[in-house]
Amino acid sequence: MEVRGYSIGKAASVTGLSVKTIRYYEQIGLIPKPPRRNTGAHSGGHRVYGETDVGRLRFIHHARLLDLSLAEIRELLAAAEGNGCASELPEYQQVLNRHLHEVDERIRHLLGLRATIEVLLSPGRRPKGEACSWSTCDCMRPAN
Amino acid sequence: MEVRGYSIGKAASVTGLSVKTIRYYEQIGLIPKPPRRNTGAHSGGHRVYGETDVGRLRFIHHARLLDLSLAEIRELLAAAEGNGCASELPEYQQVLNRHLHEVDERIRHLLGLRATIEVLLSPGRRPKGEACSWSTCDCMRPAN
DNA sequence: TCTTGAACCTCCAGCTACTGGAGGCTCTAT
DNA sequence: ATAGAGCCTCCAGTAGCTGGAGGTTCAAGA
Repeated sequence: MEVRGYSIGKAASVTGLSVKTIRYYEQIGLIPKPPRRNTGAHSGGHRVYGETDVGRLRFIHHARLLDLSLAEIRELLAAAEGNGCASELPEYQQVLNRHLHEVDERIRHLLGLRATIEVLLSPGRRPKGEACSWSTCDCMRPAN
Repeated sequence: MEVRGYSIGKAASVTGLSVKTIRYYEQIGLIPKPPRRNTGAHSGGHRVYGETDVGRLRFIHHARLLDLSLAEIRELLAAAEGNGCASELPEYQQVLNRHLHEVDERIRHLLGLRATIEVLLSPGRRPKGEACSWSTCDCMRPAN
């Protein structure tokens, strides 16, 4: 049973990604094409992943949970080429730093949105029974 | 100059939407097809929008700024059929209420993300110079 | 060995909400 | 008449997957 190698399903279950997603990552060239077990007549055989592949996939999943883009992840993986795993790279810290600011930006935006919606929901703004018409309505000014 | 009617460019500039976006909304059936000025030989003539159309477009823009989905907007526009503009409808309040919760959810998520990133950026987690390998690295556990 | 059924394979389409571009037509002003 | 701005249609691409059709392969039990 010590046959080193993960089927795509096994790789999926240990990394938290879905089988479909792993195949997609391969398709877009985010991860290298793994060897196949047995090349069939009409289509490829089953993919076989090694520990390195699984480590890479785990990192990708981790980074996706942090909401890094696949482009950012792609760069990190490239930077890690032959340098061990990506999560200890200074590039990773840089990306994370940049990302932190983006997240802050998004939070700020959503807080503004939230405030606007609350105003629109406040009792004073409730419908008065008499509908205004599309052509004259001025109740919706740009929110931002 | 009182020729009631907006070209698509005029409609775009008074509603805040782009020309492309207005055409897109028509294409997906979000707004009705407007009459054309002059049906040319090979293609349609220029679109002519009325006040009602512009009011509707203004509402759509407003709703998009609130980050309502086109599906939600579509329902609101349907509910407003023949009932004046959508922003005074009780349905609008409902959608807004629901949306407020979604926004809260997103904010919560982003705050969690933010905290995770900060931990990853904290001095104690900085790279130690010796890179770990893909196959053994356990530095990235799922963030959530 | 045969069979069954789960897991795998490829390829295609669709989702959201636009945006860019090619290539051509029309309107207005001079 | 002509220039150029603005309009037209159609196609493709963006991000990050996901679902499904239709067919193959693998491992385990009889």
